[in-house]
Amino acid sequence: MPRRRTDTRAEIRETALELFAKKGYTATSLREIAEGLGITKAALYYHFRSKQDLLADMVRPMLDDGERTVRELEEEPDATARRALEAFYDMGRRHGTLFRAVVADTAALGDLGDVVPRLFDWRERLLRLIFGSDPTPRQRALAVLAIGGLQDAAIMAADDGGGGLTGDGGDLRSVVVEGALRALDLPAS
Amino acid sequence: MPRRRTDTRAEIRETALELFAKKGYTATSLREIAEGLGITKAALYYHFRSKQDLLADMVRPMLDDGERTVRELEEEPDATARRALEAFYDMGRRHGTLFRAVVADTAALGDLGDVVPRLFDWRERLLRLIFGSDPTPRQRALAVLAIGGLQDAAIMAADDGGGGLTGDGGDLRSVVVEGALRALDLPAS
DNA sequence: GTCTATACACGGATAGAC
DNA sequence: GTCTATCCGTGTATAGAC
Repeated sequence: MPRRRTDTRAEIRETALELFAKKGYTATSLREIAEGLGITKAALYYHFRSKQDLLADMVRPMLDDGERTVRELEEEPDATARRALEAFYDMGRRHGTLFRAVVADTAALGDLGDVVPRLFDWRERLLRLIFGSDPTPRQRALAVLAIGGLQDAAIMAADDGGGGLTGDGGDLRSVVVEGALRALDLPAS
Repeated sequence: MPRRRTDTRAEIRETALELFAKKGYTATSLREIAEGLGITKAALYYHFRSKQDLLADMVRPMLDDGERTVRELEEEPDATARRALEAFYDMGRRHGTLFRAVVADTAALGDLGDVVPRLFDWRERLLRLIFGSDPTPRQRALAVLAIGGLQDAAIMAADDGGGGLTGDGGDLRSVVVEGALRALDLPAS
């Protein structure tokens, strides 16, 4: 019965994610991950060819999701800036824990090849979606402010479960998306 | 003449900063730093008790600067929100390279004790300076957006030398500070 | 197909010679 | 103030048990 096969891989990813989020990628040893699962370090090497490979495998869904999100926005003919910012925020929230771990150890991700370029690419394409194909330098600067801030807000929201920050009636997402729109000097559309 | 003593320490810090900024803190080995200076790994351990100690020493000026900046703002009786955001942005720019290295490897800084709490403390005190002693959840969320974005903008500006982004006449600082003020729903005061 | 045993190179760190 | 020698932990890799 090959049932347990993918199971183990998933369990490894889970345990690894917890540890990566808590202590960062580089600071987490394979021995720790293995011990958390009751197997040995070397067993991990059956499932993943390297530590980086494990990370890449964990990051892939997020990368695919982001790619899909941006592409869908581009194909939507009358996508508003608000829609774009909301989609970006939601994407950040969906992968909150991983996103945090990733941002907390950008250096390690440099080795991983295309992750950081990919993040920059999304930013660039969001920028074009919002401001058209030839944004002014001022618009570029505001986009850094807005998208960077939104990313922070999404991570923080994911961390704290989504409650807390806005109180009972408040909707954190719209508060923060509208803030970003104001920063970009755009109407709340 | 004990002239060369502090000199070597400074040279180590310089070389280390370059490498940390380029490859991140954890990814940089002491051997690399030593080789860049023509000495051995062990020699470093005469000047710094540990790798963390080296990092702490490099980070201290930034920490002191930030602490001083926030305290001065608090003592200024009629400090505007704009002043506060400008001061924060300038602080980020002054320590651009280090700031980047620090943010790129937050995980490593967790071990370093009070750096991350300190950053949060600044955020909190800026928040109180801008919105008074009892900010609403909405204001908290917007502050995360604005301050996080401003931090990104400052890092990016420091990276790229300050030119580029705004073109000839534009002043990146005021563009981005005014964007943050709008995000916070405050007049450009 | 799944895991253990084992070896190796490299990283941080220390002790002691010069 | 710097070096050599050495220690232990960690990522990596392979051979082989079941």
